[in-house]
Parts: sequence; structure tokens; C-alpha cells
Amino acid sequence: MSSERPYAQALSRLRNAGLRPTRQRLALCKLLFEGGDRHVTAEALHGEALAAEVGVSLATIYNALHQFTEVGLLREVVVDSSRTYFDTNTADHHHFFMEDTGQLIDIDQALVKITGLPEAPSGGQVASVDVVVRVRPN
Amino acid sequence: MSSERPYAQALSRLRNAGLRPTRQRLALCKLLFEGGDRHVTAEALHGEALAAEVGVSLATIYNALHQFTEVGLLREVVVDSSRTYFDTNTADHHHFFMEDTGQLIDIDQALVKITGLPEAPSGGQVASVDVVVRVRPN
DNA sequence: GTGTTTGCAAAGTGTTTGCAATTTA
DNA sequence: TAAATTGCAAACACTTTGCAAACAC
Repeated sequence: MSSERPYAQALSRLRNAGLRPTRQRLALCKLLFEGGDRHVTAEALHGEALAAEVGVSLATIYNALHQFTEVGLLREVVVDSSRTYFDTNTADHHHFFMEDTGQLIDIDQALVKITGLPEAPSGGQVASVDVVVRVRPN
Repeated sequence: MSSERPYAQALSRLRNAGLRPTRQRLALCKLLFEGGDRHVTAEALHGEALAAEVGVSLATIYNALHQFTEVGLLREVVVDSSRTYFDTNTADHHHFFMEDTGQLIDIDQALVKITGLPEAPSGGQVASVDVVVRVRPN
């Protein structure tokens, strides 16, 4: 089972992506991709790395998150104008956004049907259709 | 017709909202609500105000945009993690977001049908369902 | 007059960058 | 050893805040 070999898994994930498997990137890969889908901010991942006794600077976290996004290991989610979220689920899908906690929850895109969207303005093509359901406590 | 009396219109808009009609707020109201729906950033509105020879500080622009939002004259739109957009169309609707120019275009919500969304997680209620169609040039 | 609003300048937040030291291949 | 990567500290862009002066009622 893939979840039993986190190191080898992280290594090949990086190799396949064409990124050098440095100590920092390997550690971040393990944190990000062990165990199901995750939504992280740079600060949160930095905190986890420190807690896991992995020396990584915040600058490197930002570098890694962006590189991972470029090579398709992560996906950026825009839900809050003050922080950037990165999602380990790169498949097409939507989100619940908990306004009180800042937590994100995936919504399987296959469940949702959207009809009636106008065509993209001429000269442009649709890059993505993002649905964010904002939820507040009641 | 309402568009012929910008000053009186701005005045009553502020009065109805319970905001004191100061010189700055009146001027911003006129800029924002004269002529159809608009999407502005704080910086952009500041630029317009200066161009219109209206002395307004950026701090006041931010104050006003937030106050207008609180009283329901504006609506915040989250599409870009680096800037905050405010929309003069407070009705329920969606957006095209032009990734190259940062421009927003309204999509009438009545045209669009979304089905299959799961219920809000228990303990929460749906505050809004926001659809952003990201468009890039081709 | 009295409470509200403004505007400056300073502080804050999340993020990016330049560059020397370190690490990978 | 050559090229890529890291990490610090400084720089950044956008936004917020404290507080005295100006303003609305």
C-alpha cells in the first residue's frame, strides 16, 4: 500500500515532478501527502514542519508551495483575501469555506451540475469554474 | 430619472444607510453609483477620486468601502488573494474574472442553475454560493 | 458644543526577493 | 565542481490603526 512507504513515495513524487528531492521538500511532501486530502496555508505548514522537528524556513515553504503548484502537485484556492490556501486535491472540485474557522471542505465536483453559464467573453477561454459555498455557524 | 441628480441621490443613499453625508462619502458615492454596476479596488477608487479633484486619503477610502459594505451598499468579492474587490451590485450573482487584466464581469445569477450541492455541514448555514469563472486570454 | 469623521504617519500582515552559504547530483 | 536550493533579513504591497485636527449636526 502506498501509505506504508512515505519516504519512497515522497521521493518518487518529487522525481516525477522534476524537482530535486531535498531534505526540506521531502519533509513537506510527507506532511502534505500522507493521509488524505489537505488544505494548508504557508504559516500552518510551517508550524507543522517545526512541530515535526523539520528545520524549514518560511521562505522555503513559500518556494516549495509555489513549485509544487507549478508542477501540478498542488492547487491554489482563493477563498480569503488575506491568506493563500493550497489544496492537495488537484482534481476539479469545489469547496465549503467555514467563515469562522477558516477551514475548507471539498465538494466532489461530480455531484454538482452547473448550467446556464454564459460563454467566456471573446478572446478568452475558461480556465476554471470555482464554486465556493461560504458557511457560517448558526 | 435618478441618474440626473447625482448629489441628491448620493445624499439620500447615505442618509438611508445611516451614514453621515460627509464631503468624502458623498464624492465616493457619486463615483461608485453613477452609471451602472462597478467593481473597484481601494487603490483604483483612490485614483479616480484624485483624478476627480476630490481630496480623499487612502485610509478614508478603506473606511468608506468597509462602511458601505456593512450597510449593504457594496459587496465584497474574493477572486484574487492580493487585492480586495468591491462590487456595487449587491444582488446575488456570479463573476467572470479576467486573469490578465484583473477585470470582473457580472454573470446574472438568474441564468445559472447549480444542482447537487451537498447540505452545509451541521452547525452551519450557507451564507452564499459564489461562482468565479476564471478566464485567460487565448 | 459634542460626537463623528478624516488623514497622516506608523504599524501590521502575509508574501516575495537578493544574495551568501549550503547542498545535490 | 557546477548548478540548484536554502535561509536570513530586508523589502514589498495592501490594509489597518492611533490619535489630533476638522467637521457635521
